[in-house]
Amino acid sequence: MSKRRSGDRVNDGEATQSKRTKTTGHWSMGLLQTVDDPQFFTKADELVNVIKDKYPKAKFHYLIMPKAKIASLKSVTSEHVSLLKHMEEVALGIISSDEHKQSTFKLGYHAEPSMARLHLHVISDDMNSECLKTKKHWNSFTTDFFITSEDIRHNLDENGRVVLPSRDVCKRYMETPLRCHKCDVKPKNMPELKKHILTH
DNA sequence: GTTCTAGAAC
DNA sequence: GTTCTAGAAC
Repeated sequence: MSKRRSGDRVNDGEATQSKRTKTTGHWSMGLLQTVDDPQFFTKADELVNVIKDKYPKAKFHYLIMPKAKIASLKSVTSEHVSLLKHMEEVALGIISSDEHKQSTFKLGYHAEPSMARLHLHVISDDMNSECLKTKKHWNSFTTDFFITSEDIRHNLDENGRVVLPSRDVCKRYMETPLRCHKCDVKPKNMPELKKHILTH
Protein backbone atom coordinates (compact mmCIF):
# COMPACT_ATOMS: atom_id res chain seq x y z
CA MET A 1 0.00 0.00 0.00
CA SER A 2 1.53 3.31 -1.07
CA LYS A 3 1.47 6.27 1.26
CA ARG A 4 -0.37 9.47 0.36
CA ARG A 5 1.31 12.83 0.26
CA SER A 6 -0.52 16.04 1.05
CA GLY A 7 -0.79 17.01 -2.62
CA ASP A 8 -2.28 13.72 -3.77
CA ARG A 9 -5.98 13.57 -4.57
CA VAL A 10 -8.17 10.63 -3.76
CA ASN A 11 -11.48 9.26 -5.06
CA ASP A 12 -13.10 11.63 -7.54
CA GLY A 13 -11.80 14.77 -5.85
CA GLU A 14 -9.59 15.87 -8.68
CA ALA A 15 -12.06 15.10 -11.45
CA THR A 16 -14.85 16.92 -9.64
CA GLN A 17 -12.63 19.89 -8.96
CA SER A 18 -11.42 20.27 -12.54
CA LYS A 19 -14.92 19.90 -13.93
CA ARG A 20 -16.15 22.62 -11.59
CA THR A 21 -13.21 24.85 -12.42
CA LYS A 22 -13.91 24.53 -16.15
CA THR A 23 -17.52 25.59 -15.84
CA THR A 24 -17.33 28.26 -13.16
CA GLY A 25 -13.80 29.61 -13.27
CA HIS A 26 -11.18 29.90 -10.58
CA TRP A 27 -12.29 29.55 -6.96
CA SER A 28 -11.50 33.22 -6.35
CA MET A 29 -14.41 34.08 -8.66
CA GLY A 30 -16.84 32.19 -6.43
CA LEU A 31 -18.76 35.20 -5.09
CA LEU A 32 -19.91 36.15 -8.57
CA GLN A 33 -21.54 32.76 -8.90
CA THR A 34 -23.03 32.81 -5.39
CA VAL A 35 -25.01 35.94 -6.35
CA ASP A 36 -26.98 33.79 -8.79
CA ASP A 37 -27.65 31.02 -6.26
CA PRO A 38 -31.10 31.51 -4.70
CA GLN A 39 -29.90 29.70 -1.59
CA PHE A 40 -27.51 32.58 -0.84
CA PHE A 41 -28.91 35.59 -2.71
CA THR A 42 -30.50 37.91 -0.18
CA LYS A 43 -31.43 41.18 -1.87
CA ALA A 44 -30.31 43.73 -4.40
CA ASP A 45 -30.82 47.34 -5.45
CA GLU A 46 -29.55 49.42 -8.38
CA LEU A 47 -26.00 49.44 -7.04
CA VAL A 48 -25.38 46.32 -4.96
CA ASN A 49 -26.12 42.67 -4.44
CA VAL A 50 -26.34 41.15 -0.97
CA ILE A 51 -25.56 37.49 -0.39
CA LYS A 52 -25.14 35.25 2.60
CA ASP A 53 -21.57 34.09 3.00
CA LYS A 54 -21.46 30.47 1.82
CA TYR A 55 -19.25 29.59 4.79
CA PRO A 56 -20.52 31.97 7.50
CA LYS A 57 -18.06 32.70 10.30
CA ALA A 58 -20.81 33.72 12.74
CA LYS A 59 -24.52 33.19 13.29
CA PHE A 60 -25.19 35.93 10.69
CA HIS A 61 -22.72 36.74 7.94
CA TYR A 62 -23.66 38.73 4.82
CA LEU A 63 -21.62 40.22 2.00
CA ILE A 64 -22.53 43.49 0.29
CA MET A 65 -21.09 43.60 -3.22
CA PRO A 66 -21.28 46.35 -5.80
CA LYS A 67 -22.72 45.36 -9.17
CA ALA A 68 -19.96 47.42 -10.81
CA LYS A 69 -16.84 45.42 -11.59
CA ILE A 70 -14.67 46.68 -8.75
CA ALA A 71 -12.11 44.00 -8.03
CA SER A 72 -11.11 45.06 -4.51
CA LEU A 73 -10.22 47.99 -2.27
CA LYS A 74 -7.06 48.38 -4.38
CA SER A 75 -9.14 49.69 -7.26
CA VAL A 76 -11.33 51.97 -5.17
CA THR A 77 -10.92 55.70 -5.84
CA SER A 78 -12.61 58.96 -4.87
CA GLU A 79 -15.30 58.33 -7.47
CA HIS A 80 -16.50 55.45 -5.27
CA VAL A 81 -17.01 57.48 -2.10
CA SER A 82 -20.78 57.49 -2.39
CA LEU A 83 -20.89 53.81 -3.38
CA LEU A 84 -18.99 52.78 -0.24
CA LYS A 85 -21.33 54.93 1.84
CA HIS A 86 -24.27 53.26 0.14
CA MET A 87 -22.89 49.77 0.83
CA GLU A 88 -22.63 50.71 4.49
CA GLU A 89 -26.20 52.03 4.53
CA VAL A 90 -27.49 48.82 2.96
CA ALA A 91 -25.65 46.92 5.66
CA LEU A 92 -27.20 49.06 8.39
CA GLY A 93 -30.60 48.36 6.90
CA ILE A 94 -30.05 44.62 7.02
CA ILE A 95 -28.87 44.53 10.62
CA SER A 96 -31.79 46.68 11.79
CA SER A 97 -34.32 43.98 10.90
CA ASP A 98 -36.19 42.03 13.58
CA GLU A 99 -34.31 38.85 12.68
CA HIS A 100 -31.09 40.49 13.87
CA LYS A 101 -32.45 42.24 16.96
CA GLN A 102 -30.56 39.91 19.33
CA SER A 103 -27.18 40.40 17.67
CA THR A 104 -24.59 43.09 17.31
CA PHE A 105 -22.67 43.38 14.08
CA LYS A 106 -19.35 44.42 12.65
CA LEU A 107 -19.13 46.04 9.22
CA GLY A 108 -15.80 45.86 7.49
CA TYR A 109 -13.40 44.70 4.83
CA HIS A 110 -10.51 42.26 4.87
CA ALA A 111 -7.17 43.95 4.31
CA GLU A 112 -6.22 41.15 1.91
CA PRO A 113 -9.35 39.52 0.49
CA SER A 114 -9.15 36.12 -1.21
CA MET A 115 -12.23 36.51 -3.35
CA ALA A 116 -12.74 38.77 -6.34
CA ARG A 117 -15.25 41.62 -6.35
CA LEU A 118 -15.19 44.17 -3.57
CA HIS A 119 -17.28 42.91 -0.66
CA LEU A 120 -18.27 44.41 2.67
CA HIS A 121 -18.56 41.85 5.47
CA VAL A 122 -21.62 42.21 7.68
CA ILE A 123 -21.05 39.77 10.50
CA SER A 124 -22.61 39.24 13.91
CA ASP A 125 -20.05 39.43 16.70
CA ASP A 126 -20.85 36.03 18.25
CA MET A 127 -18.29 34.38 15.94
CA ASN A 128 -20.15 31.17 16.67
CA SER A 129 -20.20 29.01 13.56
CA GLU A 130 -19.25 25.52 12.45
CA CYS A 131 -17.48 27.11 9.48
CA LEU A 132 -15.09 29.04 11.69
CA LYS A 133 -12.30 26.50 11.97
CA THR A 134 -8.85 28.02 11.72
CA LYS A 135 -6.65 30.65 13.32
CA LYS A 136 -6.70 32.47 10.00
CA HIS A 137 -10.49 32.59 10.06
CA TRP A 138 -10.40 33.94 13.59
CA ASN A 139 -7.72 36.56 13.06
CA SER A 140 -9.26 37.77 9.81
CA PHE A 141 -12.24 39.08 11.78
CA THR A 142 -10.76 39.88 15.18
CA THR A 143 -7.50 41.67 14.40
CA ASP A 144 -6.79 44.84 12.41
CA PHE A 145 -6.82 42.62 9.33
CA PHE A 146 -10.52 43.48 9.56
CA ILE A 147 -10.92 47.17 8.70
CA THR A 148 -14.24 48.75 9.56
CA SER A 149 -16.33 50.32 6.83
CA GLU A 150 -16.02 53.68 8.57
CA ASP A 151 -12.23 53.46 8.68
CA ILE A 152 -12.12 52.56 5.00
CA ARG A 153 -14.29 55.54 4.09
CA HIS A 154 -12.19 57.94 6.14
CA ASN A 155 -9.03 56.43 4.67
CA LEU A 156 -10.46 57.04 1.17
CA ASP A 157 -11.49 60.58 2.10
CA GLU A 158 -8.01 61.44 3.29
CA ASN A 159 -5.95 59.70 0.64
CA GLY A 160 -8.10 59.67 -2.48
CA ARG A 161 -7.60 55.92 -2.46
CA VAL A 162 -7.48 53.22 0.22
CA VAL A 163 -4.08 52.80 1.84
CA LEU A 164 -3.84 49.22 3.09
CA PRO A 165 -1.42 47.43 5.40
CA SER A 166 1.57 45.79 3.72
CA ARG A 167 1.74 42.08 2.98
CA ASP A 168 4.09 41.61 5.93
CA VAL A 169 1.80 43.44 8.32
CA CYS A 170 -1.13 41.35 7.11
CA LYS A 171 0.93 38.23 7.68
CA ARG A 172 1.62 39.35 11.23
CA TYR A 173 -2.09 39.92 11.85
CA MET A 174 -2.78 36.36 10.75
CA GLU A 175 -0.08 35.03 13.07
CA THR A 176 -1.46 36.87 16.10
CA PRO A 177 -1.84 34.44 19.04
CA LEU A 178 -5.43 33.38 19.64
CA ARG A 179 -7.34 35.73 21.89
CA CYS A 180 -10.99 36.13 22.72
CA HIS A 181 -12.47 39.19 20.99
CA LYS A 182 -14.60 40.02 24.07
CA CYS A 183 -12.23 39.46 26.98
CA ASP A 184 -8.55 38.82 27.65
CA VAL A 185 -8.73 35.03 27.66
CA LYS A 186 -6.04 33.45 25.48
CA PRO A 187 -7.12 29.93 24.54
CA LYS A 188 -4.31 27.60 23.56
CA ASN A 189 -5.98 26.28 20.42
CA MET A 190 -9.07 26.64 18.24
CA PRO A 191 -11.26 24.04 19.97
CA GLU A 192 -10.69 25.83 23.31
CA LEU A 193 -11.42 29.20 21.73
CA LYS A 194 -14.65 27.92 20.22
CA LYS A 195 -15.75 26.58 23.60
CA HIS A 196 -14.78 29.80 25.34
CA ILE A 197 -16.73 32.18 23.11
CA LEU A 198 -19.94 30.33 23.97
CA THR A 199 -19.60 31.73 27.50
CA HIS A 200 -20.16 35.31 26.30
C1' DG B 1 -11.89 30.84 -0.30
C1' DT B 2 -12.03 25.24 1.03
C1' DT B 3 -10.29 20.49 1.29
C1' DC B 4 -7.13 17.15 2.54
C1' DT B 5 -3.75 15.02 5.35
C1' DA B 6 1.36 14.65 7.09
C1' DG B 7 3.61 15.60 10.84
C1' DA B 8 3.75 18.23 15.12
C1' DA B 9 1.89 18.60 19.57
C1' DC B 10 -0.09 16.60 23.24
C1' DG C 1 -2.80 6.84 20.20
C1' DT C 2 -5.38 10.98 19.31
C1' DT C 3 -5.88 15.90 18.44
C1' DC C 4 -4.63 19.80 16.05
C1' DT C 5 -2.28 22.76 12.80
C1' DA C 6 -0.24 24.26 8.55
C1' DG C 7 0.79 24.03 3.73
C1' DA C 8 -0.16 22.16 -1.07
C1' DA C 9 -3.53 22.10 -4.50
C1' DC C 10 -0.68 23.15 -11.63
